[in-house]
Amino acid sequence: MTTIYDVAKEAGVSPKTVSRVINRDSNVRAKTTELVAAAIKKLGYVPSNAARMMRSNRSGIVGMITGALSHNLDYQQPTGLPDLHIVQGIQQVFSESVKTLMIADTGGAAESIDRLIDQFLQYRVEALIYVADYHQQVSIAQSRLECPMILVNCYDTVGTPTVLPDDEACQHSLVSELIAKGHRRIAYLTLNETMEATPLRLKGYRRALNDADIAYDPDIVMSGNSEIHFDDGPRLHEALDRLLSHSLPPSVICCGNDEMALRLYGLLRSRGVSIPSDIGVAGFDNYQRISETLYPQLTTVELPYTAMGRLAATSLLAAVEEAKPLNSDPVRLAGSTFWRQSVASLTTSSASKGEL
Amino acid sequence: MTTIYDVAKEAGVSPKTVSRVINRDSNVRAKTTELVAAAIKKLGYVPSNAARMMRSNRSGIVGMITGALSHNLDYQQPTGLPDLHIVQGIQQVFSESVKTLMIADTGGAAESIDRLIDQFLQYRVEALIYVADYHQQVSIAQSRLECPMILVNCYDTVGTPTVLPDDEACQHSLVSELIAKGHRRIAYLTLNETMEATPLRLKGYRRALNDADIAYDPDIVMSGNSEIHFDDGPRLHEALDRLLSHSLPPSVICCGNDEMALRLYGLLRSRGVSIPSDIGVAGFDNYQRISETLYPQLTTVELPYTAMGRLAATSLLAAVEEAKPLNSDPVRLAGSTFWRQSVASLTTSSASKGEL
DNA sequence: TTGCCTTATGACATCGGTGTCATTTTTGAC
DNA sequence: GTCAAAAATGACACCGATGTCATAAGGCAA
Repeated sequence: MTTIYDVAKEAGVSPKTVSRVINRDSNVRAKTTELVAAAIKKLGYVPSNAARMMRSNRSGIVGMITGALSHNLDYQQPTGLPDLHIVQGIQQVFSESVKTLMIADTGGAAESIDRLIDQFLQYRVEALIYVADYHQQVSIAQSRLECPMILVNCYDTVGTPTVLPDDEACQHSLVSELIAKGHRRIAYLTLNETMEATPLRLKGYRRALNDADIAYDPDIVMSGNSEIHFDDGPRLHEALDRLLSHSLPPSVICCGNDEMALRLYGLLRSRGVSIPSDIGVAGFDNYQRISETLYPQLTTVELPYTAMGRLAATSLLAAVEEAKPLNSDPVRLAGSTFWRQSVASLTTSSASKGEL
Repeated sequence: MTTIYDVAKEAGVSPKTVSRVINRDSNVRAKTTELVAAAIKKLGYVPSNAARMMRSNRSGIVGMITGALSHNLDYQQPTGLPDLHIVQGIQQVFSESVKTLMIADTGGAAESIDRLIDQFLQYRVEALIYVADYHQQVSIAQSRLECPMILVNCYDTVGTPTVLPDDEACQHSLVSELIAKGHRRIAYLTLNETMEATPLRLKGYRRALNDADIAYDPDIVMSGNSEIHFDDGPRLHEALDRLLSHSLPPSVICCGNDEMALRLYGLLRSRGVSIPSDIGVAGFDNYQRISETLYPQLTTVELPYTAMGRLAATSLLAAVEEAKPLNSDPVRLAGSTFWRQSVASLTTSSASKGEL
């Protein structure tokens, strides 16, 4: 492999001058630059990152740890691969940056994280990103970590900077807008209670009701239990029966995710209840294969996974390059609601709107 | 950051001895090893890969270039993200290897490949992998490449080692087995002719017929044209009409992919033709969300993408570590046929079988 | 204890860049 | 043409490991 010395010799200058040309330092005569450039081209010289890194003590590498590459892709997750979207957002930012993103996959094994961090430390990464596959609490040993680290889609108890989806704001925004459309009886079929998102979204739902002085009615809020490994059919069936037979039945039903909405469509159809004229349905996740395929198309909320990735990457790069400290409070990012035909407006004034 | 010198001082030995301990060299007294290990632990020492790499001139890094991380995940590709499966296979092999896999994503822009290779060269990668998103011909400038390189899911004209899906063998195996089940009139709705796979699979189809002394009938072979951006409805509709109205109608129809089979199911149902009693249907890709969801479940072929990734990674590692040269002829990997209820056996003897 | 062989350890140079500082060349005003 | 200031270039050490070779320590027989 040719070195900077070979180039220097070829160009008839000192290695230091070649270094200057490579790094576009000022104070190099145009003629010298040409000479060196020609030599570099002739010899096919590529500088060694290792040598460069040694002297400057800056690796230019940021490490990312995720399980996104080892998901089972064949059976689609109900939430639609959030971490892969986050990784894409991060990737986008780094492709326009001078830093190199080094990806390490856990293979689904949380215990491999330590080993991966160790490997990253050997490469002297300037920063670390950890991307979780769903909104959760994590605990990552960072005793020896001297570099900034950011968590995405998860948080810990020691105040590591983190970027989270704003489940509460999303649900709040959806429900508020439903209220603006004239709905007063808004049922809510939640996700499994064990998920971090469930109480947050419920909070958003209740806050929206509260904002509009609508009393919270626990009778029309229940778990739709969409955890994939269980047979939720009976559960959802029963929940729907209770809602429909209520003395004050809801005019719209919010679902914990789009998959639940999909199943709800089927149940409603089999009961002869039509959407949205008899009852409205709203989903969560904007899982397009469902939301845009259903008839009528599903009104739903999209969590900003790609944007979360972009934000995390951008803040981290700023922290590294401009020594801006990372925000130690969790940063929450709200998503967008996609208004489609599954929800009717009960007021005469506002017709269906596009993206909010 | 602590260095090997700090550790040496702490342990009261020379840096070289510390190096020996780290690298598990022989001829170090047990007591000395303990001493050094304690110092390493106390100081939290992590060796610098850069320095190590400089001296040994071996980076321990293998570079992978792919577009798998930048696909639009929301609209599922008809072929089901082959490159992501390949990447997973590669990833699996590397997670058990001492080499580090460095992933670079093209962001869907082929012109970024050169830049990425350049970056990899700076890291002095010991080998390169290029993963294409569908079976295709590529042309990658490798003028300055001194390290082995392997292509996956693609090939070039200069004989770069490559791992390909064996489309021909897969189709051949499927059709042969159909024949074994008593089918003689086997229609084939191919993919778009512009795809590399189409002529290969057709070859496999014809070879299977030929093996069984069945004449090839062009009347029952036509394009089902499943390219996603076109509205193939009319095309498929018309193709099916021609098949069904043929004087010698087929007893089974092979489709270019599972998505086409899915649409065929709909068309057949609307015509009152039942599967598999009136006519059998076979797909391609084993895109599980389709093949296992349809009723009756779809008999289809799965291309071995994960295995291709594993094979490519394994061969490449062998090439690097044991200086085994890579096979310069394309390596083709056959997949498996999944026999499900969409195809009836016309013979009395053989009942439906499991995986082949 | 001596001498010889094996084992364990250390001194030193080196990998390929770049930071620091010295030196040379150029520029431009007089 | 002279000279000071600015610009361009080079000499040299250094980053943190490890390979090479020399040397010290330990083991064992005589």
